[in-house]
Formats: sequence, C-alpha cells, structure tokens
Amino acid sequence: MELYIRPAPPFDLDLSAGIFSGGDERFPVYEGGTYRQAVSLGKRLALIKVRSLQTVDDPLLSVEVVPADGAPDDLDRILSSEDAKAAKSIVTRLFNLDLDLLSFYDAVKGDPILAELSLRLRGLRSPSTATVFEALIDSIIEQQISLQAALSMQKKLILAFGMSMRAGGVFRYVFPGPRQLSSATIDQLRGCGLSGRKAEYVLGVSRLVMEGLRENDEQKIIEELGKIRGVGIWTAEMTMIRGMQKFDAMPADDLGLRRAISHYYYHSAKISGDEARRTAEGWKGWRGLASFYLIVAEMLELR
DNA sequence: AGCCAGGCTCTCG
DNA sequence: CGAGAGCATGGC
Repeated sequence: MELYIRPAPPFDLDLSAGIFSGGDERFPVYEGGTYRQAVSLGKRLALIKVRSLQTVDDPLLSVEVVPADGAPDDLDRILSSEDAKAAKSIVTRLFNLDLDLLSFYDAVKGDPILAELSLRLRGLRSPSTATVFEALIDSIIEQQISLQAALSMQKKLILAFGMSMRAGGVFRYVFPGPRQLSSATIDQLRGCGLSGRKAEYVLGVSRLVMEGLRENDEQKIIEELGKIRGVGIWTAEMTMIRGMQKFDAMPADDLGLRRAISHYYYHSAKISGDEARRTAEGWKGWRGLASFYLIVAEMLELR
C-alpha cells in the first residue's frame, strides 16, 4: 500500500532523516533516500518506507506500508483504511510534518547566526519519537553517559523487550511500550547495560500511566514529570522536545547544547546552563527547535 | 589505564 | 541547605 503526504513546506527529508543513516536494518534507518522503520499501527505491526517525491519547497512524500513477510493467509496481508490512517499519522509525527517552519524562521530572523543557519538548513525538522514513553525512556538512559554508550544500551533494550516483525527478510523491532517494560526485572534491565538505579527508574516510569501529560502547559509538564523518580529538569525538557512537540522546550544544562551555543555565540568558550538560557531568550517560542538547529549545524560543521 | 561523557538520587556535614 | 559519591558503557 502506498500513501502520499504533503508536509507543510519547506521539508527536507534528506536533512531531517540524516541522523538515522548508516544503519542496522533492525532499527529505524535512512539509506539511499528511503527512511524505514517498523511501527505499530495499533492492531498490527508494519514496516513503513518513506521517500521524497518532490522538492524542499513543494514537498510530497510517498509512504509505503508493508505487512510482515509470510503472513499466514491473504487476509493478513491486506491493509485496511484504518491502517493507512494510522501510518499517515505516525509518519507525520515522526518528522513533525505539520510544524510550520516558516514561523520559526520568521521568529529567529533577527538573530544573525540562526538566520544564516535557517537558510543553510532550510527544511530541517527535529524528529519525534513514536510515543512520549519512548522519549522518556531514551532520555533516562542518556543521562550522564555519552550518546554512544546510551545508544548501545537502547539497542539492547529494544532487542530484549520490543516486538519484532519480519519484512524484507529482516527482523525489525519496535520500541517496547510501558506494558512490556513494566514486566521486566531489574536484572534483565541491568543486562541491557543500565545501572541498577536507571533500571529502577525505567521500571517506575513504566508503571505510571502517561495519560494526561500531553494537554498540559509546559511548566505543568515539568512539574508532573519532575515528580517521577529519576526524572529531573534535563530529562523533562528532553522528553518534551523529542516526544511532545514542545518546540520551546530547551535542555539548557545539556552539555552538547552548551557546546553548540558556545561554538556559535561565545567563540567556543565554556558557558553555564544559565548563560545558555540567557542566550536563548531571543528565541522565545522556539528555543528547543533553535537548539536543535545549532546542534545539527555543529555536527555538520557549518561555519 | 583512566577519565570523561546530553544527570540524578541519596547521604553527609 | 550544599557538596560529594556512585553509577554503567564506550571512546579516546
């Protein structure tokens, strides 16, 4: 089944999916202009393949929805219109296709550095996780340690607890939900490389009901998330920007972000979280997305 | 080898 | 209260 989505322009798939390149097919991957990820459509798992058909300023996406290999009978291979709807909404969420980037560019046009970077990175959107829960778990795992170390643990966690489907001859995994992780043991989680402490956090979070967080304002969410054991300001902000479409949420104390801000605004002199916050005052409304632009720009070694 | 890396909690003084 | 220890893996 093939669907089409018209993102709010501009949208650059190559730029936005670039961080998923070079990969292991069992996890979300971007390769040769196609983004692939196994997702849950509610009732069933499917592989989605996303590619760009037109241009950055007149974007059109093709979304191919592929059922599992060797489904027991033909009925299982037929995708319903509900499946199509679910796939569309998931892809829209994964790449934030509804986001009005032009408003962002307009908001930061007075900042010479971001104005320049918005031209260079035109069409870049920050990716979102499939669920808020995934953003929360990922962020907890990423606390304190290097991204490389965190990634290795996240992969082990997905392989140990996520559901999988075989498509194109490869078993592809979906990030585990709260139900799957809440029945894990501390030792199993430690087996994925988590510290005993983080294993407890993950179990605790999984046992909480996540409903109701989404509709609150950002300050409220920080307060609610902050009550969860193992979730501080940094983790709450990371969860909001990656999982809740809160594009003003900015993890100002984050080391990588402070490096990026210091590179572009302070000639690479080390800065504190509060200095990062002050620098970001002019980006109000879009501080998280602006931060993402700076981090990507630094990764791509722009300027 | 040893230290640091996109934090957080718990324990002391 | 503020400061300090401890935690896990991967990279340098």
